[in-house]
Amino acid sequence: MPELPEVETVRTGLAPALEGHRLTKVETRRGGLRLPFPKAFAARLTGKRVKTLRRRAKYLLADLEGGETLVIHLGMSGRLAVYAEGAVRRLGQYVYDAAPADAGTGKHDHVVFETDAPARIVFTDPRRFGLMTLVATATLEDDKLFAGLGVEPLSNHFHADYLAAALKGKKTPIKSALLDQRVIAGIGNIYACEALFRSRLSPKRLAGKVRRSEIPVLADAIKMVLTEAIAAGGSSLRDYRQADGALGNFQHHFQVYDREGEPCPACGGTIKRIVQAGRSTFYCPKCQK
DNA sequence: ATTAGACCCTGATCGC
DNA sequence: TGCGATCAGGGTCTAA
Repeated sequence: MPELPEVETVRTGLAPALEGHRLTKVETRRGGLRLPFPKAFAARLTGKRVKTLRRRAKYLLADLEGGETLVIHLGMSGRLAVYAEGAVRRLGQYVYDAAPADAGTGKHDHVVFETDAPARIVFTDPRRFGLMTLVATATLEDDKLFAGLGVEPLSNHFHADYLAAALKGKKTPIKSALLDQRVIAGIGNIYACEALFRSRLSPKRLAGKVRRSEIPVLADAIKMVLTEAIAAGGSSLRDYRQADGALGNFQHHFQVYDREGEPCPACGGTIKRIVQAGRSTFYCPKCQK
């Protein structure tokens, strides 16, 4: 499902059921996802209180009492559904469904958490490109998963000077550079396409050839599109839903993504689909130069 | 050192 | 209706 805005949406939806709450039960099924579950995974989680739920790049991070952090990545098809019972069905600004009897028993339901909110959280991932693991909180940024990540695009560390330095000399297309998590952490295929469209930059331009004067425009477009998408609750392709079952609606604001053959909203040209580094790129050849 | 491509896996959709 | 090809919001490993 997820790029930065979708993961951020999941984070805010999950927080009321997790932050400050204790994991009373953890169940895993079918061995592992992209990586095997770590040793004694359920035992190391059970009974622990979640201090905070954070996001880094496309990872969710639940810092636990006792010095470990639960790391969750949703891959392409991962979802986290929250169910709450009785009076706590309303948690914070969210209203959750009660858990149906079969919640968490589906074919692709891989991990089920119970918390003392009380709530049940079900991790579902048909393609199993997601991952769930535990790392020491204190050294998390040194972990293999995080050591190479670039800056958070919505932080103050992301600005034109950073982007200019990160793109300098790169011979890969700018579209591919935006997808590179070592350059900027959290952008995926949708928002790379949308940010380039807003910047009127061709996805085929080599990253190192983007002019210095164009870089602030691109940096702003990235910040804007991500911020707007978060405000909209992310994008709902297929049946992706927020933790409380609501649908994000940023997909209605796509200007080029998944719109091959449709007219460009800016110039009336025809939106084209090409493949770069094995991923679809959507853009307007007439106005993105 | 960089960059392109294969690969991981399942499900939905499209053309025949 | 069935079947194969293609595509999907991601990341990692290998080989040029």
